[in-house]
Amino acid sequence: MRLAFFGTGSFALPAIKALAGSLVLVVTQPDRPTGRSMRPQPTPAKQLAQELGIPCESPEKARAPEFLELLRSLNLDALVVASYGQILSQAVLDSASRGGINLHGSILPKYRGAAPIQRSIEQGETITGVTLMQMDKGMDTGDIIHIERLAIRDEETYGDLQDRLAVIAAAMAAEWMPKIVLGDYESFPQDSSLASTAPKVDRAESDLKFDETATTALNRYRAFTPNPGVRSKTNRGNVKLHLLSKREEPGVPGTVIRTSPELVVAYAEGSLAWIEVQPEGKKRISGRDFANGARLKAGDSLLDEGTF
RNA sequence: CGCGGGGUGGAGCAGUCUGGUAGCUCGUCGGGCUCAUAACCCGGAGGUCAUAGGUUCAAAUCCUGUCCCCGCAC
Repeated sequence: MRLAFFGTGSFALPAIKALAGSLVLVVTQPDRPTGRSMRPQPTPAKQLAQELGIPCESPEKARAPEFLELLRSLNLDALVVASYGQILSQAVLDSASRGGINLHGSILPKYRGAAPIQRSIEQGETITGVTLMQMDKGMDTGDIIHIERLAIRDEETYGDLQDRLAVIAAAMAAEWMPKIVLGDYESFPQDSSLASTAPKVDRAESDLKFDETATTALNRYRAFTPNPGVRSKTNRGNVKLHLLSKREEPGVPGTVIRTSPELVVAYAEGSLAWIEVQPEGKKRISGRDFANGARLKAGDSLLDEGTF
């Protein structure tokens, strides 16, 4: 097998490892400046490719003529794509004899798009999965080859779920790519009438409000943790919420229900334990420590100027 | 040189503007109360206030340098 792997984020890593022996090339996004220092950092996929000694390319645009030439010259059986971050044109897909095979982190046709895992959690889904799909020029609209299902755990976060899905995706790739290369597989069109989309996460969505239900807030926390994370605006400053858990004690939204043995804050329906938090400019601390420092007592409000 | 916050007993903070006997909540140790407790009461230990230098009768507090941590933007 001669395969090229198009991937960027950590979702792709187990699959890259699983296919390493057959990979002629790893294609990833260009290094982007990141962090406080703004130094360009290689993507997780690029780092792994370098460790494994696999050639790595990071074209600004995958459809660029020079890059297309390179792909064609490699005489590829297929392109394997997982969390790459660019739409692949038909010309790119056609550069390999079996085209592009995508590993997608949802049960298609639901949650087509950039952030299927996050959106599944945000919507409170309890079942998700990985779809193996023959790519076409649309966004996650290609024919389905195989689906593997997985139950989402009770308070599971995006990071944890992605790790588990990535392992499944890797196993699927290892099992199916040999068959696909031989042409020994079937595929079925998606029922587009059941389709939904999973747009990428916008930072503006990452503020939790006290007038949301505890369940809604918790699901968004789970969907956006660890990246980009969620925060809450309070009268003690902006606080990043690293670890939350649902509690049932009712209370006036935005007020502290108790601070011992853990900090519990009331939402519209139910409440959330703020188990681990991070005030702006500070380190991660327990909700208990936060309450100590902020001198919070049961009944105190966290609302900043009365707004949620 | 992208913007900004911070380093004070084991933990989280206040005190810094307006220099002058180190404070709050939690934890910890001892004692008490209680059927019991993460509850309550009493008492104790524990801090060269990141670091180097300067100003001053006097510096956590003012000035300068250095190290370290973090948030935002990306």
